[in-house]
Amino acid sequence: MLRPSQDAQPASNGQASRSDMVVAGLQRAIFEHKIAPGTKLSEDEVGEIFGVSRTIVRSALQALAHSQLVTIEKNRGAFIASPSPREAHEVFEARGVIEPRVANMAAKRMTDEALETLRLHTEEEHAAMHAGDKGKALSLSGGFHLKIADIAGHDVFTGFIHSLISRSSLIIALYWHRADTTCESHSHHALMNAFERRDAAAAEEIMRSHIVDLHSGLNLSGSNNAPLSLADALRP
Amino acid sequence: MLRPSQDAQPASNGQASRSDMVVAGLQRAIFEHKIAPGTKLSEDEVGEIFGVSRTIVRSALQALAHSQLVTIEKNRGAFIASPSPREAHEVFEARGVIEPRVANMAAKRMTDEALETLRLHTEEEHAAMHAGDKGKALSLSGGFHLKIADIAGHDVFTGFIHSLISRSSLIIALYWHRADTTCESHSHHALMNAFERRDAAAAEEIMRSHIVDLHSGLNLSGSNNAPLSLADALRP
DNA sequence: TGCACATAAATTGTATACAATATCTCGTTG
DNA sequence: CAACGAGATATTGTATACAATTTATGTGCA
Repeated sequence: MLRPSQDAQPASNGQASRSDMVVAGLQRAIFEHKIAPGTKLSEDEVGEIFGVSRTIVRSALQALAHSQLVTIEKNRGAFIASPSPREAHEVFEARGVIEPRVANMAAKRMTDEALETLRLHTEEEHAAMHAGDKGKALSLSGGFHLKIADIAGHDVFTGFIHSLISRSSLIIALYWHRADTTCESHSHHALMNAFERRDAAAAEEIMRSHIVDLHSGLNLSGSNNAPLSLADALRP
Repeated sequence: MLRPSQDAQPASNGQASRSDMVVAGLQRAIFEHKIAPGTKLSEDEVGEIFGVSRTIVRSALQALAHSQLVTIEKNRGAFIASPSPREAHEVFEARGVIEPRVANMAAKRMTDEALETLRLHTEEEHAAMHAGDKGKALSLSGGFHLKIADIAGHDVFTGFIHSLISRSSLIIALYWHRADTTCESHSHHALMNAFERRDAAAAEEIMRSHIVDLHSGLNLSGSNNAPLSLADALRP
């Protein structure tokens, strides 16, 4: 757990700094549910794992805090964030507003090349699910949404979606309460269909219902705000 | 220019760190157009102004970079960001999608207390404009939108709006090309009217047209991407 | 003069040392 | 035996020193 990822995505500038590597590594662990919400991220520990000094780790943790993936408590340290049910609700509500519109844009700008990329992605997703690698499947599922945003080419919305999907990963780890993930695959295929036909309106509507569906797969009933710090409290 | 602000807004935790002070100070300067896009922010210089070490400044600059207010170029330093015309367009497009919906929410949750806060805010705005303090007026105008987001109580959207309005400040500094700012005041008054009546649909529609109006007040024609680095180039 | 290159100065990137704070340990006390 | 508190330990906050890189300066040559 917590191995540095080889394919750390470089910064937008193309010049990946050392802290970006740490950010990417931690993100990957979070996306694949290798690391649970509430987990403490000791600066020394993380630094040793990635072979960097605390300066770098600190920078990485601050970056992750800004994208709401970790929480930093003054003089206490950094923890993997554990979104409240309310926050979870808001994140999916926001996704429901933004992503359908972006799907619409993507359909309008869709190229054969982009379509092929998406198709390969869905196959990889399918393979991971069949192989039983649930973490990877989940991570790839989020990646599908990200790729769509990239195709839409709207950097501002894409940035928001990146943030929302990252947070979704934590939310799903905490609140997902549905056995089958086949609907996921089904929705993505339906989206592909709309994209192939360049049917923007259909893509928008499918995305909307897809996200409503995901939202409904969460169990946000209990005041699960406490359980996290509780789980954290009874660990040692 | 670049004085530390007394009322540095604390972090969401309530525990404001030293770097938050620097962030707040720089933000204020940016919001009030005291500091131009493209300006270099030397770590030593900023550190001396705020009386903190480079460690703190560095943290602040990274935070500002994450919210797109400054750009960090590796081994070259930090600069006040200068959004491209395309980015400017996208920011206002995003505002046009998100803010009307949030205005709707705010209208539904509006309390008499919140309404009074907004009213006082518009008066302050009015006063600043009459006093000729254009920077402060502009800053307050953005603050009005932020207050509405806060009232709506949707933290995720509020976060996005914070980011968008911050960036709008830079965009306006670069591309605003309209003499009268009276429309601003007029739109805000119309919004207040809708809020007083708790008319969510009206608030949403007024906000939408208000943002379209702001968007249309920008001159994004030229490929003004270069002019900034150009202006920067001929400064020293 | 204008250009190319080497050297010097300034600035950022990183690691480390020290200070401040929180957490843990363990003996005392009611 | 539980609750409390003092001291020890560990962890984070900050400043500073050094390394790496960029930028400025100046010298020689065509």
